[in-house]
Amino acid sequence: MICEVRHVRRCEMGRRKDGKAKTKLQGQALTPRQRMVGDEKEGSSGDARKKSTKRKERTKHKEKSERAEKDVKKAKAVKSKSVESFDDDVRVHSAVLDEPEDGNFVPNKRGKKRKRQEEPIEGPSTFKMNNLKEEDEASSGAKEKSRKMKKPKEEEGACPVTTKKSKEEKGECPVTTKKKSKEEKGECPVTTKKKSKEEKGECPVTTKKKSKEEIAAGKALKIKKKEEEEQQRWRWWEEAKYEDGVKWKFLEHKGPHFPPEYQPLPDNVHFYYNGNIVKLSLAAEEVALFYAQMLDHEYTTKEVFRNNFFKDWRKEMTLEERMLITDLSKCDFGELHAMHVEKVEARKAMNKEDKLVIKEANQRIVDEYGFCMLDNHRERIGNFKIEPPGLFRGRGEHPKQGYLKKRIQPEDVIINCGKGSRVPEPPAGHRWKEVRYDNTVTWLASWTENVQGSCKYIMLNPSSKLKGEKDWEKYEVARRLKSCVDRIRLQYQQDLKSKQMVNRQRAVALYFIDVLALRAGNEKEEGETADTVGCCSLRVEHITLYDRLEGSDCVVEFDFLGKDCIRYYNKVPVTKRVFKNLKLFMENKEPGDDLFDRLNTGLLNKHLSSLMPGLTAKVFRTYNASITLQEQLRKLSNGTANQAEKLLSYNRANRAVAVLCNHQRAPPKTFDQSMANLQSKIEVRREQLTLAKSELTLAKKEVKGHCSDSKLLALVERKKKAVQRCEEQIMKMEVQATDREENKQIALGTSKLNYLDPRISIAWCKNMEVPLEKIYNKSQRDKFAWAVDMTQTDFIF
DNA sequence: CGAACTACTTAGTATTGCGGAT
DNA sequence: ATCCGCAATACTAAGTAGTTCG
Repeated sequence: MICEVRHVRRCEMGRRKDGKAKTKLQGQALTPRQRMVGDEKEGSSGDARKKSTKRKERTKHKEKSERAEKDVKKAKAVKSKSVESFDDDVRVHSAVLDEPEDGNFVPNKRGKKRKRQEEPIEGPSTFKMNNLKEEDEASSGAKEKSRKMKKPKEEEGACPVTTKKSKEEKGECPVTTKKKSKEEKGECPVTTKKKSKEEKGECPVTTKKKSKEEIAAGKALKIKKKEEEEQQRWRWWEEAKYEDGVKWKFLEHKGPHFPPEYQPLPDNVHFYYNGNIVKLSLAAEEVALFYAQMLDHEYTTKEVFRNNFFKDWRKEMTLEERMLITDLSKCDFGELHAMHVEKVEARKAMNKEDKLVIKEANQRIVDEYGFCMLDNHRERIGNFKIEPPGLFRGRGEHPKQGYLKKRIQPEDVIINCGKGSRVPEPPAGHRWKEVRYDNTVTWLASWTENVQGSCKYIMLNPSSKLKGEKDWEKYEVARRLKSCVDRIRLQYQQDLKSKQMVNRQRAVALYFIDVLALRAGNEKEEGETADTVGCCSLRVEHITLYDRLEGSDCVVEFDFLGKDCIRYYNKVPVTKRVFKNLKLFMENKEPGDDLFDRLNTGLLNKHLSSLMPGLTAKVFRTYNASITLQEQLRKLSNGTANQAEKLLSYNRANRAVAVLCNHQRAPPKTFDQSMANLQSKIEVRREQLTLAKSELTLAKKEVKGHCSDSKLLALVERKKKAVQRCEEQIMKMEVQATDREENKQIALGTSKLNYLDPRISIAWCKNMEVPLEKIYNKSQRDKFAWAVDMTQTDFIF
């Protein structure tokens, strides 16, 4: 069935020109989270147009040899048009739009960086079900609802209320009070393996055999460790900030950790070509193994992936090998794959001691490379490991998937550290590409990755000062937006009537960003990445206008792939003015043309920062997410509920945000199973409850007969307790089931980690008397230590 | 000015490993 | 003791946005 659907869709896509057929079909048959699954023939990108000379690295893989002539023609056409329209644009800036609604204005069609994807023709139908999600009304309905919830524009107009308290809250001008001098001088002796699982101090009930003392001792130890850790914590938020641009004064680290060298295959594992054993050179063998290891993965069924891999693999081969191996389908990686599977199994089946040995070895690596000294404090590094080589796993229909991601050598790595610090030693026999001493950046090491030509950095852990400070600042900017968002909204409502096209487009885009929490939508280089869009890069084909739909007027249907190729699908009623403008923007355009042809993120952000210092498009997402959480918590939570219910309402508030921000996940593979398990558990409990109840009545009866036999009375009490316990447990499980079901394809983590001001959650926990551990795990508490420390019950975002 | 370059945040998925159930 | 389910963590791709360069 799915295949059928897919087939149909392909056909439709084949004539995507009209835009409509495609969109409609997607809306019906595909799921909200549909990744563009596709068809890789011809690398899916047919357009020769390259707007500019790209970086050298970037051109490397650009052998788009076979290109349909018509595409070239089309590209040329577009190009010339774009030149034309540029002039036009200049004029129009000052041009007057007298009757724009009547369509006097002819929108130009500037070809931006992106280019139309070549239409899929056919391909292996390896449609992975579990990447799909059923499109259900419920979910889009929920989205709309959540949208409405935060719509009330002037409702929270009373924002100034916040200012009162927030003053000292934010401690904008942190006094330099060095309270904690403790570790200050102690130089942080490299002790404290903070690996401790003190996490849940509540349940010391590990092994029953342990004596009471042992348990107590363990508990005490944990508490002590916790305290120690707390004392060690750098309370940077109480210190003065550095002058502009300076990120640190002293930085010392051991450099990145490199992955182990490649281990050649054992002699009994063979690669076959065309049925014959072929002993590959080391380099070619390593790359072959990368592929063999992925054989179970859907990637290896994709044409683009296979072609890209093969192309890059052949580059690693010796001349001889290259002559011989010319067809991927004649390659047999079976034994390599089997060896890999075996290894994985063996690792799983390892006994405890061996596992411990490995664990300890890993720990030693962490101890050595995982920390740095930054301004007298020992900070955790986030990713201290150089990314190992492998095959590039781009998301969605990425044109570069399958290319070889090369092994990084010390000679590729730039080290950044403090002047006067001990410069990290390169691995024996090697040297660094460069050592620099730049304290205006936060990275410790960087290298250029070969597939996309972009930079990779080694940076600190989220719990570090450098990250925390930035995070705090982010939420403060969002809170500032709160106090002027009404003005800004008023302004863009006005701009919807502007005589200048660019202003109208900006206003509509801003409306989307504000109301729907869309991302900004930077331009992307065509053919270099999957075809995804954000607000400013929306194309005509991504929206459909309905004068009337499902009981609402002026409905816009969005259907596009956003970041990470996550589908955004939503039907939203908009104001008449926005609707009219959209119609105007779409006039005389092809489906593949930009909706906001006069706008880009730079322009938009420039405008925004003129309205409020520090304001950019993404601040709206932060602001709307946090304010939604706050509102929802207020609405949903009930101080008299029990803990499970309170947590459910928290999760629901969190969920409203995740829906708003379109944070999705693949439903866990075991979802249905585990749901069923939970249900059957509930059933069992129910039976127990019935039983307990009848026992209780029986006991009561007996009491009545024998007046007050103390034994019987005790029995009744016991039975009562049992009934109660059962009820509680059932309730708890039911709440859990609800929560899990609602969470099936929603990811809460992203918003919790990146969009929700932690102080809202912390204040809520305090007010609701819910332990913070129920909301934030250990690393989240570390990340938000600044907020945990400073937040009082009266915090208002 | 726009493209390129750089730095840093945000994102979903894969892997790990813990604790409870058996 | 082992298995299993899930939460936590690791990983790295893919965004945003500021700065520099031609």
